Amino acid sequence: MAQGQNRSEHTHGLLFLTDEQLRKGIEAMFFAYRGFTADPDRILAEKSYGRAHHRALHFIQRSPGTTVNNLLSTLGVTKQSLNRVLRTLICDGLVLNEVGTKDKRQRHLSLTDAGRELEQALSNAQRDRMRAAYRQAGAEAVYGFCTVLE
Amino acid sequence: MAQGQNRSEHTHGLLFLTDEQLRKGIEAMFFAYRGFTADPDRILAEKSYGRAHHRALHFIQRSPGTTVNNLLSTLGVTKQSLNRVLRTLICDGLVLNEVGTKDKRQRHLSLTDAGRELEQALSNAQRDRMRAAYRQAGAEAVYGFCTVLE
DNA sequence: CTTGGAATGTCAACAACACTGACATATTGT
DNA sequence: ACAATATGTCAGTGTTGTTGACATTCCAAG
Repeated sequence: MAQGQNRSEHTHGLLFLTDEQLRKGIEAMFFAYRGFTADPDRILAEKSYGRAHHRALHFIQRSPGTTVNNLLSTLGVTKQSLNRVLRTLICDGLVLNEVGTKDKRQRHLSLTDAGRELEQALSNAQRDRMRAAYRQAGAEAVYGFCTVLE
Repeated sequence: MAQGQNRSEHTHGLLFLTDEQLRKGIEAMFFAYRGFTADPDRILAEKSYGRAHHRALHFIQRSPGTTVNNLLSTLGVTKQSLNRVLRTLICDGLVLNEVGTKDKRQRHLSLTDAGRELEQALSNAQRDRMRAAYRQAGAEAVYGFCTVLE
């Protein structure tokens, strides 16, 4: 695997991080996140939406019919915070809010055609960067890096 | 024919990203950033600081004596926004603000001992995660992934 | 020396998005 | 009948970003 590359020592499954490496990583993370969200942010700004709307659209797209509570625990925000975002998306006709058939307390969320369209546009805006990242680092590396940081 | 496209396609330097892969990447990025900032956020919250303070401390640590304008372009925020953060850090004795000797308009920023101490504590809080990411994905992958996303 | 412009700081107002706390409503399960 | 659950809403607060306007200080060119 890794012979003595740079200063990182994989030798015994141990790895020594110099202050320099650590801080470079922190910086990289900051710049990466900013760059990664820059493109969709521009699209969202035109519609006076924000990242919170993007996140909601994304996770509703990922699991259509999900409940509000599910979304809450996924996003890790308060219901008041989510509700504000969700309300505008529902009013604007991007998200459907349907009363549950089995449990009528629950509201099942899904994207409308317009919602899917916007979500797709936002994803596509990130596609180039993500593709470049995959090409540069490899899919496994991207996943490995990200899942570890979670 | 369609056989090799299940995973990423490195074959000709081209890479096809499925919608699934793309969206997984977007999610990973979201969770990664949140996880990555969670530990320092806890420390910052105790002192009623936020991420903006952390970023300022980090970049001042990185280049002591930097000017406000330098910091502004690095962070990519407005001077009003930075000023608010900087003021509290200076008042709290974490950052030194010295008038330039050559150009007295410029203010040169550096960390005090207390500033260095806090910055170190924040970095250390991220060290474990960053180390795990390095070990998992490799240093080149981390850098490659991040620099590309910038 | 005067003047223009650059660098910096400050005030005020505003928006996005997170938080807490309190409370209302409908529904479900015991 | 009653407690718990799922959701929604109102009101207030804090951090961090934004604009716009304006003052100050200083360098440099005319």
